[in-house]
Amino acid sequence: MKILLADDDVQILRALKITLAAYGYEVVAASDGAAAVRRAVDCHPDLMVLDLGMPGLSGMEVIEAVRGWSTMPILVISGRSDSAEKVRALDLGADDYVTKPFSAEELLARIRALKRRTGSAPDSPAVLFGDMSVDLAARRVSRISDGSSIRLTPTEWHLLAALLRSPGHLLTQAQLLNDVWGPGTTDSGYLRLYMAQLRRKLEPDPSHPVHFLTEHGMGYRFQP
Amino acid sequence: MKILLADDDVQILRALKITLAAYGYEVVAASDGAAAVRRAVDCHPDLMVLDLGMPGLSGMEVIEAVRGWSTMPILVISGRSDSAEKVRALDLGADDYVTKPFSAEELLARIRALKRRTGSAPDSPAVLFGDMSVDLAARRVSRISDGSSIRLTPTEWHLLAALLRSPGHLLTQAQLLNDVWGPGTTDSGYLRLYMAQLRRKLEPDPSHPVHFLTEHGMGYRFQP
DNA sequence: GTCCCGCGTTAGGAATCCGTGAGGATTCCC
DNA sequence: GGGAATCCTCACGGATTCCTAACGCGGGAC
Repeated sequence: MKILLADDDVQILRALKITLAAYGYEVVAASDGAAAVRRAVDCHPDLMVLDLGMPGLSGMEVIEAVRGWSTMPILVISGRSDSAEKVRALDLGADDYVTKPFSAEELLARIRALKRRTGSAPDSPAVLFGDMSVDLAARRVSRISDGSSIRLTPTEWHLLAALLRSPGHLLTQAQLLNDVWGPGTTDSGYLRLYMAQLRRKLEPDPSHPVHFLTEHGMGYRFQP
Repeated sequence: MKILLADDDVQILRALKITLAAYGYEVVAASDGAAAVRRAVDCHPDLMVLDLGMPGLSGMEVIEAVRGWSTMPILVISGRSDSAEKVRALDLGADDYVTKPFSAEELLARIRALKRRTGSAPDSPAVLFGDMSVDLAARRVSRISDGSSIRLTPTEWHLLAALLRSPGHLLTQAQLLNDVWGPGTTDSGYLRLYMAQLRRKLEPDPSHPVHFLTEHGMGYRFQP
């Protein structure tokens, strides 16, 4: 669990870093807005703790910038307790807002709450479509009607996970190749192959797919 | 969006109910812990706003009971601001903790934040015009009235994206050719062709376009 | 009013992309 | 060392998409 900690007050930064580290979190620190955004891009943290009162890029701008490409939970700390500031930060995409002074225990509890909420799939850990139930955490896919489980090879599983990660979204071949076979993969010969495998195992009628759709010339789309 | 509101203070209960209703939420009220749990089971609310200081079943017990079978977001309000109480509520499964006094705006903003985080569909921003809804992130265009999705070819999609990028602005043919077919393209034969395709698929009456307008001798304009 | 250029529309061939099958290479387990 | 499973390469038919060319129509300039 990696946490990005952004605060311009070096004392607070240091204290929080020690506290978080003591609870087993890996901490990446930033002391101004621009650095925070840069670290968010580079380090892919699982959560962000952000002080609003920073020089350079303001905290609000950091929220906006990060929300442009990430859905990671953002916990805001601020010295200001007026309602308008809270509303603005939350509506820009922050997940929680704590006013100073606050106790370390409270911060930790709020981090746990956010982690719990965003860690596993929100409503049910299983993704359902048609007669299929896919449990991403347990790496198990089973037929709902009779409970029989279906065997997937590692590559098939990676491809399925990549598709299920963005239901309804179109994924280009480049994106899928990147997710499944690693960056720099260009050949799309085997993508078609494994898509056919997935359909054979998961579609009610593999010759007329309804969940794993292909968009000619663009990519593939998973439709629950 | 249905909200279960649990508070023993009838004044606050009434005030919050009016406020939430004014913002379009459907409100189910309960004035003690046992009733709150019962209502949670019966009404299947999408979110719960819970006052900790209730007679009968305590707020903490309500959290525990509800968390036994539901993952609905729980927002706790409380008169007590001590850290231990917050930690306990959050660790029992609450998602947020607000101390009295608080403003209605803050509560609403926190509800929106929770809704956004737990909403099954992280609704990406869509461009709306006429009966059409274009989701740029998902690469999907669908009819609002019946939800049916419309198939676009890659070139059609690129052209649509180029037009939607500057709503209301005039785009010269040179600009569109640059965006869609790459720099250095000069022939305008196929631009007319694909514009006609777009209109056929997206305009209510393709022969009398209202959203994809032609400016004779200049270029094209997208009008939402 | 007439001419000319620009725009909308249609049709058809060329190029590209996708689905599928067979077969060889590699890895893993027994 | 043998066998099975998995992964990748290659080739082919079918479907979709892209582009070229040609024909009317209408608006604007003179």
